[in-house]
Amino acid sequence: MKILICDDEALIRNVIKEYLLLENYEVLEAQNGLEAIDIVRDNDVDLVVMDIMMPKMDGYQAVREIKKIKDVPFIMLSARNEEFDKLIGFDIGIDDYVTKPFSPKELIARIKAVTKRTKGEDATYKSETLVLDDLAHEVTIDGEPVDLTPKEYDLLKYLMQNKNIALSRDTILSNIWGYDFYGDERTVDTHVKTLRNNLGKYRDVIKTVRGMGYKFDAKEKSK
Amino acid sequence: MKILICDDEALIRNVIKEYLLLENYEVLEAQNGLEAIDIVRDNDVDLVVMDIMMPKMDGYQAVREIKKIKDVPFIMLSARNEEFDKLIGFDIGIDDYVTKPFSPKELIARIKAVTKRTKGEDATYKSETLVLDDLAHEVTIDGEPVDLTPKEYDLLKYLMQNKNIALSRDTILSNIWGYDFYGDERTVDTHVKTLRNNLGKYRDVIKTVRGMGYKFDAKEKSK
DNA sequence: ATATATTATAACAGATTTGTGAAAATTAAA
DNA sequence: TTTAATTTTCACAAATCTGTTATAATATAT
Repeated sequence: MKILICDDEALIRNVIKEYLLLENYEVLEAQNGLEAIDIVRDNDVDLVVMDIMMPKMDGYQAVREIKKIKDVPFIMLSARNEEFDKLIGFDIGIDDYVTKPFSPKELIARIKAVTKRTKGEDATYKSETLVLDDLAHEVTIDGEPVDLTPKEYDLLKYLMQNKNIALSRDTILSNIWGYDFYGDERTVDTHVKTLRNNLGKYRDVIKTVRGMGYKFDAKEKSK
Repeated sequence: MKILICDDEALIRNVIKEYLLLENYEVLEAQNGLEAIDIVRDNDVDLVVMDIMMPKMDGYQAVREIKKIKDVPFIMLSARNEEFDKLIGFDIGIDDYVTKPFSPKELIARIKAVTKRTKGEDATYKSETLVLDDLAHEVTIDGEPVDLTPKEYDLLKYLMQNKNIALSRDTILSNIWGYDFYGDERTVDTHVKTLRNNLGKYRDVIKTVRGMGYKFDAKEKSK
């Protein structure tokens, strides 16, 4: 279980880190929002503990950016003053918050609560799903319709029909564009790009197979 | 859907309130058990979130009193210590409990679960009042008849018979105009246009599926 | 580490699709 | 027959989508 701690104060990071290590969590650290984004992108982070007041990019902005990349739970750290009210009004998925000064024990308790909840156990609420309803000609993520162009839709459908099978650009082109398409192979790349962007947190289901092409990865989690 | 939050800490009340408002619940607040009793007496409260440790009258007592007045579901808040054990033994109708520290998201999830359970599914649906009575051969919106031409009527009927299914212009033409219609496909567009205009506030139930055709969208919500 | 191959992204002109109004054609009614 | 209502076609504008190019980022091999 990997926890990312994002705070500009090394002292705070260290305290939290020590407690987490005692509980057998793996710990990653970031000094600011930008670093946090990179770390989330490159690692399978299970939860982020994030300070609000930080240089370069504040916590709110960082959460927004990270949510675009991955659906990972957040616990926010904030001072007990006006920051707090702002936090409340901040409607994107924050799982919990802790106001400074906080006791390490309390923070750990909350981290445990959140990880337990998101990791299944009593996961009666969230059903995370990417669904392509071909009859309705509609793609939904967690029930919310996703706006895809016709080509994006066709591409996703074709990739999903061939789950876990690596498909060359050539194969993709002849199946979706037709055998008589004589355009650039890079065209596929562009559509993969736009499709990924529209899939939001599911952007990673389309894996690049270097030297080969692309595939829809039905397995959850990886790396 | 009205939720009463009963807790002596304004901070906690505010946090819960903000999250609930985001989910379109109505929120009432009480600072202690006595206030809660009055509020339940005077309002159509659908659920009570109640802290156990409170001045004047504790949560247990308040639940007992309120149960005498009205059978309303409860979710209790309690600290993770000995209070918790007491709660377990407390057998009058408590629907759920959440131990502090709790994450707002978790509490909301439980509130949703309880309200869904007690109210049944349809509570959130608004009454769909677009009706096509095929026997009467009449379409009404909120009981008021809508004036449709024969083709418009046929088109609407066909789309409604195929709710949530994307239909190509070609399919529509051969089903309504007949397989032997050799006219312009765009004829469909024109009839969709006039039909939409006649459907007034329901014009959006007919969705354009770009590159494909049209569909009748039975789902609520759209933004 | 550097060079090379491969993939990702942004930008944009051109192509396609759809919405719409209006005219023409057809059908039904008076 | 004349008139009105309905249906169909058409054309243009607006909206949206597509493929290409150029450039950046990344992975792999030397």
